Amino acid sequence: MPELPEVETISRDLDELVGGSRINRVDLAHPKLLLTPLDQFQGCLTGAVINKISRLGKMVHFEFSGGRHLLVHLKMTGQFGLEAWPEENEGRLVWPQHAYLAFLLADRPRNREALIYYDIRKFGRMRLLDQPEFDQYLSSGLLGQDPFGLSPERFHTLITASRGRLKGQLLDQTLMAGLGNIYADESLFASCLHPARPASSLTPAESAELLGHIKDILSRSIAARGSTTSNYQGLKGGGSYQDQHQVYGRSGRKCPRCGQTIEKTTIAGRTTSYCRQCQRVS
DNA sequence: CCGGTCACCTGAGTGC
DNA sequence: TGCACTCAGGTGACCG
Repeated sequence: MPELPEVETISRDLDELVGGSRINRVDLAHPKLLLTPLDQFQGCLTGAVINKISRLGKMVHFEFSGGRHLLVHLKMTGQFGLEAWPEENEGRLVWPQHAYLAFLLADRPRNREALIYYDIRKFGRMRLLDQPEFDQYLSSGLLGQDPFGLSPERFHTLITASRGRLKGQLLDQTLMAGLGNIYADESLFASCLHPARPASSLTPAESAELLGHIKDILSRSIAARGSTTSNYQGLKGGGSYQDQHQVYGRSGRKCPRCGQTIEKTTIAGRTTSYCRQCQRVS
């Protein structure tokens, strides 16, 4: 579930809690989690210092000493926790349920403290890159621009360049990185734009208003520490932005703007909630 | 270049 | 109580 505000919250909490820590040991319980060979992963990170943790699109970005970069995509159910290193039984780690990776942290106030990655559905993936690989990834165009760094003019150029529907374009991470289903629906509702409208039909004024709402909604959600849904839980508990959702997860209820019943349909392959009255096609 | 569908996984919720 | 079923959202692969 984590989209931009949730990943931003997680990254900020992680940076505050474990930034500057040295990793003494790395253990893994789920090989598919890594897109980097395990021996290379352990070799590079054992003894490394976590210099900084930040957000890159929907990914958590760890910067380590030695110019290593770890990109973690939480997908639906990935989570981090700061907990005791797993118990050992006859030389084998006894992993907590859904725990798949552990970094043992050095020089912590509490002994044997670990940063643990959990993932109920095991969709999450992480990849370790060296500096040239990281630079190459940034310039590859695979990762779209961050909404907060986007000008209205640039956004208009990007969003009108393809023939897809608005909703699909907002979810395209190579165009702009960070929006998921929740904030795409919320942004389109705030802008009174129909999710199935051809993206190429937006006027510059409509693009500017949409980008403004995107930034505003993301900012307010970050301030609320994100939206708590069935799966997402931050390191310090869930956020509260779900209380401010206008259409997402509210199908069958009344539109807060006009009173019409909010509809649920599928657009660009995704569940979409919108108000037929407020969000016109043209 | 598109959209549609499925696969990846598991837990929660629903209806019988 | 249990069982079958659907749903959830992020993304990549595949097909038409």
